[in-house]
Amino acid sequence: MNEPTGLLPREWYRRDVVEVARDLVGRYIRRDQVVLRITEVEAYNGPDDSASHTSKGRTPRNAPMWGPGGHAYVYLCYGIHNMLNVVTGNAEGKAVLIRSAEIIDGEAVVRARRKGLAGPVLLTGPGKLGQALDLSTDWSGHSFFEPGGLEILGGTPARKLLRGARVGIQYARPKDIRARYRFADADSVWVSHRSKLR
DNA sequence: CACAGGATCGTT
DNA sequence: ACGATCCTGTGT
Repeated sequence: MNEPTGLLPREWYRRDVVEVARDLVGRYIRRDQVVLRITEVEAYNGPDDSASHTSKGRTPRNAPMWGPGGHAYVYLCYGIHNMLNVVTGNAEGKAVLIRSAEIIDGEAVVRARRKGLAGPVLLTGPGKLGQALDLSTDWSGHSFFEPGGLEILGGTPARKLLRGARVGIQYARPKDIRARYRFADADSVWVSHRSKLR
């Protein structure tokens, strides 16, 4: 049930981005004593997806996204928030944004990092997740299939998924704004903008 | 519950 | 100039 298993192998990440996104819900992220269970994600479907950072070509910032799956892409948003993405596929410019998670272990540490707040407000939203894990862009390019540092661990996938449009991409083309690339655990309250999902 | 506004900075 | 956001404050 709520049990993280071992690291996922590199091949696990080198599949279609939507497939990996759905499969990530219910898996675990660990950094030191903090263990989180992933409850909400978004797929960014490569250079042809106008909401994806790779739609504007290769830059030093998005370089990890152009590499093989199984690595982190961390970037700074609004000058404040460090967003965690999981690169997928085989150097296709695709990645999954981790939006929300549930605390499994290390709640005291997370609360300290999150201004002493409690409950789902701790971790529903990608900026909050970055705070909870104390991330910085130094983690961009980090490998998830080798032990140490920031790890993604296996576990039972979510029983049922909710699905909907992505958040905060109003600058994208209408077709990409509408795309239902956001996935969340139907059984969890640790999900942002839950009413917009079905 | 629904807004509005400020914080803050690397990338383009 | 702007953004894959968060928090606080105000009003209903």
